Amino acid sequence: MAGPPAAVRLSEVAAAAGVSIATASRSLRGLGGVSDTVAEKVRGIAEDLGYVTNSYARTLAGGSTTIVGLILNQIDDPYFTEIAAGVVRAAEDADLTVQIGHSTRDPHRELKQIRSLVAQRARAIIIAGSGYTDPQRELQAKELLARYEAGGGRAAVIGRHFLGVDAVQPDNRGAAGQVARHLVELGHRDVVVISGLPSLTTVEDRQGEAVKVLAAAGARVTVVETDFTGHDAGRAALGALDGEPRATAVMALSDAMAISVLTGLRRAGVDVPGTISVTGVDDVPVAELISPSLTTAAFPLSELGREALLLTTRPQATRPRRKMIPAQLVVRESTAPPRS
Amino acid sequence: MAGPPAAVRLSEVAAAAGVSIATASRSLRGLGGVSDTVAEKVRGIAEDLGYVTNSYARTLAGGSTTIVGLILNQIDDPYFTEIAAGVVRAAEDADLTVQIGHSTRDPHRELKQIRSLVAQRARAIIIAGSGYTDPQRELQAKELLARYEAGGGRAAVIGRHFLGVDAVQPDNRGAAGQVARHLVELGHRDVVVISGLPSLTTVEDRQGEAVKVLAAAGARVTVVETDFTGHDAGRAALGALDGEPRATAVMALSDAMAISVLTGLRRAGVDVPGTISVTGVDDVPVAELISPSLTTAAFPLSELGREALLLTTRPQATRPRRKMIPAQLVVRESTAPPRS
DNA sequence: ACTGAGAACGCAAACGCTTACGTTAACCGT
DNA sequence: ACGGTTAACGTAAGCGTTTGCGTTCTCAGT
Repeated sequence: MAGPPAAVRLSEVAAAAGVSIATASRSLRGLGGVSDTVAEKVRGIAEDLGYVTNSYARTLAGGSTTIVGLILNQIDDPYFTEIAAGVVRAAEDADLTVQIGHSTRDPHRELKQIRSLVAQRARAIIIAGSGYTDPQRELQAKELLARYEAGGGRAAVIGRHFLGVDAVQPDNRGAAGQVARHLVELGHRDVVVISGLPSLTTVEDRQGEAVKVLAAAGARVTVVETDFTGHDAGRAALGALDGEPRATAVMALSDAMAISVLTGLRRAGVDVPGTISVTGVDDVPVAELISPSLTTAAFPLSELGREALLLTTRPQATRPRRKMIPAQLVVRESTAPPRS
Repeated sequence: MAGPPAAVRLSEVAAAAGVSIATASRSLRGLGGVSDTVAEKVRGIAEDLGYVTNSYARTLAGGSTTIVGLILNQIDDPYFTEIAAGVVRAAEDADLTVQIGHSTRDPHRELKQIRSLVAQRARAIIIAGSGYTDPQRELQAKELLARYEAGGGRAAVIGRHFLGVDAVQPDNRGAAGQVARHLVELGHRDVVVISGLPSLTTVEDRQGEAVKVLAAAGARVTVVETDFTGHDAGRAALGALDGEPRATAVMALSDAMAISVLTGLRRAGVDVPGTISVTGVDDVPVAELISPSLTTAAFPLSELGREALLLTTRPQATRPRRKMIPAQLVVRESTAPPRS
């Protein structure tokens, strides 16, 4: 650190206003014990001088942090960036700053991120992404978060079940059910379900409901598991279609996979929805831009993020809150009745 | 803060090891002036006690942060999220954490973000997004950054000119030139250029080169300005096409706008590329997913982010570095020779 | 045995802010 | 007009580290 103390300090603001730093502090934090006149004046001067509280000093002195940690499964997936956008915007409204990390769906990495956030005394931690069907696998994370909350921190998850903290839950079963029902109503009775890693709760929920609804309607269902990122969903779908030549629809359990399927089918010269109908789940922004535009179940993604952030600003409840967010079926161009 | 296990402090570690906190600090930080025996012992005890440095105290006392601030023009634009992904990944490799903010292209907001980051003693600040053609408009930011770097911070920008710090520059002129040349080679001689706010340098660069290349080829050029976010580029394009019925191509200066144009044309029942060819610039992920897939000039977006982060990890050079990143023309389905 | 140079370590002053307490002054009722 | 409140401020004690110096100790050199 060569040089000039770049930042304006509270003491300078106080001096300029002709008051003590105590009064200046109180004025800025809006606490009582200061006349409105003085408080107003201090705030004005602070503004003019471009004063920004040194969060390190503030925190050290007993104030709390303004950092909110956000851990994403994957950073370049539109599903998550939409959620992140919601969190960031809500955070800025609440004068908080967001620190982003990503876990690549690796529990170990995720643990490391949480620990780092705890050490940073983050005011809140938000984890977005699917959990694991094996509770054992997130036991450590759960303990860590419990200790963190006991210590005054706030945590919330988006789309998880077992972490013991407040949760915003996209209604995955409902979403899958709606899409499946749509397919059934169109008349499809032989559908390929492109699924993801069965160890993810999101996958389990969506797949379970999809298969249930489809089977209840007497449809033949073929489930194909891929890696849920959509990287080879297209290839997987083509393979399955080869094995199931009578299939009339491909139901992908996420938009990412559905888009991959669409691309694969287009390359293979298969007409959608003429020959095969395709559906997704999530309604990422791209869904309506691609062609044919995608029939899917929409979640208000950025609102999921906003809701999670808001949960963390409220005091901890005695029992973890659970806010279920319903999905809404969006019928677009990628689905049609099966060719008779 | 109902105070559970107050964190272990350095003083406790020091006491347990029978040394002063000064020695303890030096031992842990691996500085000289401590015998290996003692240093080793202190480290062992710290480990046993589960000591974690209080980053606030450390920073306040003059230590440095591991925070990298990233300011985005817009948080939910794929162009920026791709860049952000590159930054985040590179940062994690370097054991840094990223704090994200967004400015909505508002200089005032941007200033506030920078100040906040400076106050947070961020180790580095990265600003992504177009600058303003009016240098006056970013004078304050420039000063702020200069002071920040003088104080030991590191800053880098992506896609800006005037900020006086290291820069990663997508070759906007080159990109626009390549696309324009492609159009010319296809035979287009009457094209509508969908441009953005002229106050943005990115717009100025792209538009300047596009118009230059087009005009040099003897083409009629109609420039339409929109807001560069793509919100009404579609409508704008339709309007321009009404006024220029002989136009055979629409060259949008960003993919976001191109996609909007594509949507607009599709709704209006115009055949692309049969009747009108459409091009973009950037090559966001969606570009190849939409239909018709978009002819555009590709920038390796996440690499832009990675490069910027890497620049900030190197010591400051005597003169700001400037890394120009070339674009590469990607011809897809949205362009074809004009209908004769 | 004495001096001087280092090595090894301790002291204490910041860092910029929050906040418990103490002080001052204006104002109340009687 | 006087004790007693109370609002409005100022004082100063931390918060947990880092670090510039000062101090002590060791040991080689003479």
